[in-house]
Amino acid sequence: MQLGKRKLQILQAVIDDYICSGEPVGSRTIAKKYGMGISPATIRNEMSDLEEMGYLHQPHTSAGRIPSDKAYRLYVDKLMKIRMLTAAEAEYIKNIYEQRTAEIEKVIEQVARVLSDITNYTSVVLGPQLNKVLIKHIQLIPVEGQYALLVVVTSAGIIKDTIIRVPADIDSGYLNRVSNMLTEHYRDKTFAEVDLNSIQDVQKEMIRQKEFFNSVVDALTESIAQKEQTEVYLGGTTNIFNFPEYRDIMKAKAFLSFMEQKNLLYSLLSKFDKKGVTVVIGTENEYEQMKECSIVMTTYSIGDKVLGTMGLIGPTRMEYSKAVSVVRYVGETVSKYLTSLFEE
Amino acid sequence: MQLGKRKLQILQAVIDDYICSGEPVGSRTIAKKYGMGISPATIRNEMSDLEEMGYLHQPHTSAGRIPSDKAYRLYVDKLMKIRMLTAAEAEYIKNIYEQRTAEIEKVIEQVARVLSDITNYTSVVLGPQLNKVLIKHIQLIPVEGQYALLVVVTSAGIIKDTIIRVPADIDSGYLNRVSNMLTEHYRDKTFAEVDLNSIQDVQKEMIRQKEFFNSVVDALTESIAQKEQTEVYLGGTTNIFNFPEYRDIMKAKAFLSFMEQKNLLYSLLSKFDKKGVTVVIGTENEYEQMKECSIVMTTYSIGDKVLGTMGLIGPTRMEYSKAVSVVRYVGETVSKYLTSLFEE
DNA sequence: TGTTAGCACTCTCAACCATCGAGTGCTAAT
DNA sequence: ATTAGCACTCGATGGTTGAGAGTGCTAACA
Repeated sequence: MQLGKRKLQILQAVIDDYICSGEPVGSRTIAKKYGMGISPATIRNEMSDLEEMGYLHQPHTSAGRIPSDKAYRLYVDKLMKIRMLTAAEAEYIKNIYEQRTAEIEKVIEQVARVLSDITNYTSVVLGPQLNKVLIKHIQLIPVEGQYALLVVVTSAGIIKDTIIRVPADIDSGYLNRVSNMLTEHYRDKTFAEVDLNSIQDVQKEMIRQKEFFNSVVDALTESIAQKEQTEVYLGGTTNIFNFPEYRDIMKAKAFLSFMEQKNLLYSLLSKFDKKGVTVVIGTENEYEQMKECSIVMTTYSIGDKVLGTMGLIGPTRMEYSKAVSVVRYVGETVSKYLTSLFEE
Repeated sequence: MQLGKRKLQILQAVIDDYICSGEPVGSRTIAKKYGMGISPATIRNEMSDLEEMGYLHQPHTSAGRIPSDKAYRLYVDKLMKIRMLTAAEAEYIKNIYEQRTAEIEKVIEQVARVLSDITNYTSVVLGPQLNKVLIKHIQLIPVEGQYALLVVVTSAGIIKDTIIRVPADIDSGYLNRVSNMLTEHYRDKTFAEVDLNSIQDVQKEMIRQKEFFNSVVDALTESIAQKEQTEVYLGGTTNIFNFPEYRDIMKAKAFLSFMEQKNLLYSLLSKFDKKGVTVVIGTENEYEQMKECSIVMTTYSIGDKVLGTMGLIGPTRMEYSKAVSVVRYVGETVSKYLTSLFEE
């Protein structure tokens, strides 16, 4: 069977209506609201065809139709008209950059908040992934007692700080020399390149305090391992309650529990790192708990280095056109902002 | 009317039963389960008295009784037997300290997780409050381009880092000198003592780069203002779904929305800073949204300086004896651990 | 006088049933 | 090919009913 023009029109009408109402859509409704000069009976025939083709289904015999994931896929790829942002939305998004903070984590936090505020969906943003950035500076700072703070500054302005123990007989001059040496050695390398071999080289020069030096290396490698698991920022998790399909307490619980598991969210989002906006619909998703949700996401970057991922999660009947346009806009402007901050 | 011994026994039985069942308790139940050689009829009479005195109430005429907040108060203050931690619980709590991390935020994060895991309630932990700690070291670290990182190390091992702009003509030697000067000036002072007057003093010595120096001062004072609002760590927010009284979607939503508002949680917890465990029951609470919840909380400290607050939030019929013992134990051991780390 | 058995009464809850309405599929007419 | 008409299905709604849990009251009892 062919997907003729009229079938497409009807399909679009069903999707549009279902997205905003959440109720199964009947032939009469289509005829009345989206009337295109054909009677309900004709629409019924077409809908019956669409059902056979897998684009619609009925929750029970005497109910209207609901779009399938396949229908949403078609909708997102072909039917949907990309919607412009309203002036108010663009204005609201600008807030992110007006604080002019140079701390990338703060920016990301704002992004999560703004995304969920504007769309009323749940937002997820992955913090910058360390393996993509360059080391710019390494510094050991003495702290009260026998501790020192290991600070690594990167091209993305990210700071990883770890506290390490320092032998009593080491003075701050020595710490400075170590810092300079490390900086010289690892400047403009990625964390992935901080391997043990190159560390051996440095180590030769530092036999004097071998034990201490080892602990610095430990802290450095550990800090890499730890940051492999990036921070996950959430926004508007309780927005899910706005959707009638989550009136069911068990569903709401499943959703929120999933959102609490940061590692799942991480692996969910981190797997898509191509530019542009990616939409994952319902069962296309590999996690059982997300089979009734869709994700609209994009990446953000500094220059052309992809740093992380941001996205919106909502029911499959989400307003894709709004979600896509907002996500795209925020992704692009954040990238621009971060690039202007850290790349000159 | 007097609260005789038998009335107390009955009251305790009602509370115990209601805490674990969540269902109104009838006279028969009491007679059977907690049988103290009296008949249901007698118990009914006593319960009627207890109701008159405000300790019990009935949701409707032909239902069992439910303890009032006043009853819980009495229970917590007088009736409750403090329960010992089980070996497994104590073992589980030890996990917090075994990573031997010296980063206080990491410890706090663990505390939130462990508290909610053990008790199945929602845990809230306020991060360390900066106004209680002493400045130990201030350092400006050059970053790629025209930025520097302002790091403040305190007696609690807390690091506040802010990125500030640096004029192009400033070299790292100069940054070091500024750092040393600031450190010398503010060492062992609290953030509250970093007032503008004393900054004027320093400023005199730094006329050379007045503009730059101002931005450092700005960052410092701003970092104080910002950290006034401490981080709030949450654990087990979805545990609330385990309680039948939160089957109602609106209640669950109200609860979770409240938990999303970190500033409310902050003002809720930060107001109690006396040592020992504090229990706030239902309507004793000043926030409308918390009127059906109880909070069990304590403080944690380094030495005798109180740093922050940790607590458990659950329905008023929470297992106070368990909550109190766990919170007390965790609070004490965390304080010990932090003290051993940072105070010598 | 305090305690208890007995009983009538109240109230909730779950099950049941009838009804309503939205929506369909089919058929026959256009 | 389209459409009007109609019988049919199924979920939602609302009212009724009976069971069960629990009470308060009264009268008998130790």
